[in-house]
Amino acid sequence: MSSRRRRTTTTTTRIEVSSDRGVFMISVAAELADMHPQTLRMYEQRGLIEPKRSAKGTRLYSHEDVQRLRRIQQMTAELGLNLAGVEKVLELEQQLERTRRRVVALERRRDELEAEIEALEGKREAVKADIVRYEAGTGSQIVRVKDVKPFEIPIRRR
Amino acid sequence: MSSRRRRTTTTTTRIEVSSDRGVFMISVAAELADMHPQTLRMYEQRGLIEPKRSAKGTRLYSHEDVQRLRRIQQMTAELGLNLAGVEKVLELEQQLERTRRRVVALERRRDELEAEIEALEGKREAVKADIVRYEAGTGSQIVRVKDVKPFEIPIRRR
DNA sequence: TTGCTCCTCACGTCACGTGAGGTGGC
DNA sequence: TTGCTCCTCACGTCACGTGAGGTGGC
Repeated sequence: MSSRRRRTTTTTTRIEVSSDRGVFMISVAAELADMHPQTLRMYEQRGLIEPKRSAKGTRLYSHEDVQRLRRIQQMTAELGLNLAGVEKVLELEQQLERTRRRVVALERRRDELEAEIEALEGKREAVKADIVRYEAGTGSQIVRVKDVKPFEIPIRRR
Repeated sequence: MSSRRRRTTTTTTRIEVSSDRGVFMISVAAELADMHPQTLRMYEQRGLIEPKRSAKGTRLYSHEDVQRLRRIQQMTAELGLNLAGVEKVLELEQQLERTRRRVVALERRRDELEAEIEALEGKREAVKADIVRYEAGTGSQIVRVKDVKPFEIPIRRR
């Protein structure tokens, strides 16, 4: 591996582009997704993909579109689904994704609540400790209100 | 609508059968699922369904099997999926079902925890009330441990 | 014997992908 | 002019469903 640069060396560059901005004409998008351009037109007719259009009517595919096309290509070519199956699967995957997000949110909420409970119990312990210490220090008795009959002098039971 | 019974009147009866017990021979299962018997054999070969077998090798389909067949029939006939799609969809639906169950369980847990917190906060209020009442009842003073210097008040650690 | 089961093989149909053919604007 | 775009139409292929054909046991 020589590090010498030759004039024929290809270089890669990056350009920041919003993922839903139409940037690839059909021949490029087709190549990126490893599909026939005509297939892309067919998919559009079937409602599987909706590229933007230029002012002149030329289809313009975004990065998102290409990713979706690749996903479809994977399902049809590798798994052998037909287009009805692709539609259904894409729909189910979206539902599953939403449901999973809900699980994550609920798990987070559970953790929060458990932490809150721990904190609250900590405070209760602290209050108890206060009372016990006070009792020890003075020899007097501490009782809970609910254990005391009206007008009676407080006496500790437990 | 006459309520008179005639000899040709058909009646319905019910028999309790475990849902995974093989009870229908192929012709019956096919009729129940609105499919050709040969189609059921094909599905079995494709791994979409696995009926039990009698000692003599005759396929025996359970109620569960028939339900699954109907589900498949719906996907292929109504939605137009091919069998690869059916497999994938059944798999995804199972995942989705599991994830939804998890959501339900987590929601229940969240409700429990929220109730627990409410109860704990109630108790704290009660304890506070105890102290105030006691103080009010005896005229003595209540202090918090953190406000007391070390060695001033000993005893009890927890 | 009839009507079911089992199996394999073959054919018709339909969806899908792709190619051809003709148009038009950079 | 070349090479792209747009479109519609048509054909080849393949998966799927179903029918036929032959077997065997209640």
